[in-house]
Amino acid sequence: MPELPEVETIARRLRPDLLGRRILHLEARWPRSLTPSPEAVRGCEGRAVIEVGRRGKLLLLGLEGGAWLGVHLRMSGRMEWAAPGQPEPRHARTLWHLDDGRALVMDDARKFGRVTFTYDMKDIIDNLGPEPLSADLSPARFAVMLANRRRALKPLLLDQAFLAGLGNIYTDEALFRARLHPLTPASSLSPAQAAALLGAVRAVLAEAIAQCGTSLDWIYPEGHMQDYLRVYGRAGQPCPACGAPIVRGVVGQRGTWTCPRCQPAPSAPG
DNA sequence: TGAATTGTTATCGT
DNA sequence: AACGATAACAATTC
Repeated sequence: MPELPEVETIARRLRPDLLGRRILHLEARWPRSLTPSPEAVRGCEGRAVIEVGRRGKLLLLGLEGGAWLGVHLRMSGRMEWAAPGQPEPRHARTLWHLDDGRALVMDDARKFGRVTFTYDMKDIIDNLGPEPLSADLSPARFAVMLANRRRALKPLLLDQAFLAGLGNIYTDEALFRARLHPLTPASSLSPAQAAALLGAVRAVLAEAIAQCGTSLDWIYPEGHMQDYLRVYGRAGQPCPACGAPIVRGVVGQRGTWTCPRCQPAPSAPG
């Protein structure tokens, strides 16, 4: 559920509380989530947090001594706090007990979340594509990336090795804003269309970050972007651009929302 | 009750 | 190698 804007919001909220705090003890209640092993992740014990960041959908905690914790929340993970005398989060899987008496908690109902400890950040982010909001990713470079791929745009944008951070919600929203059908072959885009798609990706991510993310259910309750989504989850409602009813389909086994008038299907499939 | 859902990885087939 | 399809992971909601 958490995509780039939600993880960015989480990182920003955690940063002031976490910077300078020392991890005294790791409590592993679902050891399977700890990689490369629960024993290895205990390497975070005794270290202070000196950096709180994000790469794609990964939350990154920089620790003393050149070590890193990477937290991937996957479907249902949340970052919470536990304090003495307070009710604990309901699905606490990993707890970092800190030197201020509180514990940072990864709460994860579905147990898909993953925590990685490493001294080499490449272990965490090596398979990730470029950061969509980074100036390193120029429209020209993005156009070349697309020109070399035959895949449909939607599964390609969802591929974290191609571009880091988009999930189902913001992929559909970006394609709508760029007026492109999800099944459009990537290599069929003109350089101008590629630049427009990158612009749409950036616009929707920037707006979502400004709104502190999208809150569709209990998993992530603190955002407002759900009030500004134009197609995702809006089957039957009028397209904000042309008024035609939004349609729900399936692309790459994922629920996919489009405006049939603004995003006409590509003529030659594949 | 069972299907859908959500992100990622592994695995098989083309 | 690129790509699609499918299962697995686990729980909750509808």
